[in-house]
Amino acid sequence: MVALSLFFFKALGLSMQRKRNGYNDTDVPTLADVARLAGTSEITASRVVRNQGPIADATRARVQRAIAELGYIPNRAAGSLASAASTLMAVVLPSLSNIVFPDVLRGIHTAITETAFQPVIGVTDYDPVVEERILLSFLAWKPAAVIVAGLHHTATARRYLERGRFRVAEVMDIDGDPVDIAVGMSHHEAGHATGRHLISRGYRNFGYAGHMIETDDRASARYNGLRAALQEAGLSLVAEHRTPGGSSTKIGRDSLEILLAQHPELDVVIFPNDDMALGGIFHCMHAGIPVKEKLGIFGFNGLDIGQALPMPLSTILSRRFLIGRTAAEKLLESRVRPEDKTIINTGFDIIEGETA
Amino acid sequence: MVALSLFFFKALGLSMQRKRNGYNDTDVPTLADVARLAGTSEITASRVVRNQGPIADATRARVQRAIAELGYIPNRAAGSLASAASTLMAVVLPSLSNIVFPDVLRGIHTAITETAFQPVIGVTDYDPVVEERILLSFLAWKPAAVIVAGLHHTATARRYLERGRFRVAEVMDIDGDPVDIAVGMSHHEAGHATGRHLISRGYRNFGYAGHMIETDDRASARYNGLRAALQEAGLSLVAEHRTPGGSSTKIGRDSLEILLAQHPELDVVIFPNDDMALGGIFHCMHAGIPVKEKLGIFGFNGLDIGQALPMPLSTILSRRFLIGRTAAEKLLESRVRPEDKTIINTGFDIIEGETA
DNA sequence: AAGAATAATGACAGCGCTACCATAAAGCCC
DNA sequence: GGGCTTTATGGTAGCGCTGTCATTATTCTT
Repeated sequence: MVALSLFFFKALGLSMQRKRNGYNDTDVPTLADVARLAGTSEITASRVVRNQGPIADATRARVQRAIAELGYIPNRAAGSLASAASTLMAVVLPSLSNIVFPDVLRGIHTAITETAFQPVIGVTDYDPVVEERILLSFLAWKPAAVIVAGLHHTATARRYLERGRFRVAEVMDIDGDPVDIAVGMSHHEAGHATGRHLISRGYRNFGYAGHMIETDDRASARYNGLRAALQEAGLSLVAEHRTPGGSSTKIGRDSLEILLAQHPELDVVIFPNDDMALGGIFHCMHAGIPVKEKLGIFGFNGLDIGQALPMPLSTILSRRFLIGRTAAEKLLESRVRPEDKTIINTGFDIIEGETA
Repeated sequence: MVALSLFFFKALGLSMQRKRNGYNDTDVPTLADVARLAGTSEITASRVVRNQGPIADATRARVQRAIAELGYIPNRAAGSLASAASTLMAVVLPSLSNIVFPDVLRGIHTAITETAFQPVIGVTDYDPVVEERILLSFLAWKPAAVIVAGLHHTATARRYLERGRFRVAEVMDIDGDPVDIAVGMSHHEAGHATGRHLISRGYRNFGYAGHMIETDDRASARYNGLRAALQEAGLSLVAEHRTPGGSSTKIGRDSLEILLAQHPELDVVIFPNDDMALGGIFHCMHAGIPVKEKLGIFGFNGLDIGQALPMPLSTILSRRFLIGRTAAEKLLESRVRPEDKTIINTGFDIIEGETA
């Protein structure tokens, strides 16, 4: 139907106004084309498109018919330029390699799904310099809001975040001074709680099997919190092993094997996240080590897969979906940055599980 | 340093030209500001920014100094409007809930990291209507290229893809007629290969534990391929169980339990993906069923986690990273859509594993 | 040395849309 | 009924950038 109408429209010699300077020689319809077909001014058609201002029902219907007939798609570049603000929400995350950040993303989606906002996603691989680069390239599109992970950024990135005329949510972490809004949990506290929990369970010979991303600030904060808790109890880490690169189940498995080879006296090993802890459990299964009785295993995140294990993983639940949703909701509350900064603690839960 | 210079600049009364119509009352520097400070015309400054056309070294240096001093960020909305094309690459994927699509994304990133392109990511939750909506909202930004998953789209979406003046890559699947480029593998063949492999291993009583996303075309194609292979061997599926909703390890575990309760005679169960197959293995561990000897388990994707298990999962490796990288590379080869469609088969490998 | 090619720069218009202000018509108040 | 608000619509002037074409300086030919 649409195609047919378009055909007649052109066949009747009513073809859309040619673009003037020739380099846009397509027949992509513009708002002017819609207005002409609907018999209104451009600005009225624009109001219908944006559902803004008072429009007579009959006019609205005519414009909407014209839009459908032409297959008109608004040019957001033009709209953004004219109104000095876009409907984009820039989302800059460290990684998409495990479910954690996709969960945050789903939360964001949920919050903005009924609004005009569109998320634009960038991935930094935990590199602050990459974060800065991506951030600047996103700022070139004049986003209405920015969501970034964590409170640590390059000086330049921080400056742009502070000066920009957009809302900013820093998610996951609340240990620090946010630019505008911070939504997340204290990873130091989570590490501390891990330590206290395991001590109360009777574990004494603590090992840590981590990765070597120094820029994974939150894993570092949990590690420090854990050490603090041990120290308060007069204990300390007996051993730790760090594997270069990122985190994965395979690396967790290999790390635990190496760690135990050198330190068979360990009675519990903490991993920076569930993915690696799972690898630890797989190693124990393979090596015939009774998990919990002989060796406790503790993770972080509370992923579904850890809870689907024959023995549910002992870990800490981070509320990732809630963090994403809350951050986006807060950003939508007001277009202008308020005087006061907001810090929202979404907390965490210890999942006792059966592995520690 | 930058901030300091800016301060002096203003203190000396050289403050940037006020915006005329008042609604953009910020001091966000524009190309005109850069040009003024560098003592050139706007268009020359523009050429420096875009690294385009012949520029004298001295001029380039002056302009770059001005850019740094002002903290100038190009307004891509204006650039995109003026040149009728953006540097955006729209990426529309069904899900980010497992590592599969993030792997594709990493491949895309790898291919475009040295170019001016920026990916814009949308998630459809396997809903073609959502896909259409996201696609249209992305087209409003005049992307230079679009990457979508699969070859099935709503009629409207397909029409826009065909008519648009941008390159299109349809990834994951090659069983069908692409708009422009298809990069992926035949999921029907993968399912077929699964069936033949398991038959050759001596399995005869086949079960299938799946989910109920009818719109997961690729899982459906694998299912059909599997059934075809069984039929060719004079066999058929003894039983299948489908759980409503998406796929997860937990669901895989529950599905297998239900399936076995009703059909204890099964000697092998195929899952639509590794996540669910993992759940199947966890059920076996829990229920004390010897995997492979008593019950074969077969997945799809070849995720790391399945290979880190005490007994590596038998599955099919899909080349997700390669698919993403190849698709993006192909898109970069030419800005205009060629006459002929391209289909690139990235193939697959059977990972024999120890579970079937 | 005259002409041709190349390098370097700029003037100008316009991309498609929306903020601002103006206008006209209709309803409302006492 | 005269002023007032409210509803509905339009004219105009940009938003900040880049395509096109023109111009001038410089280098290269033969």
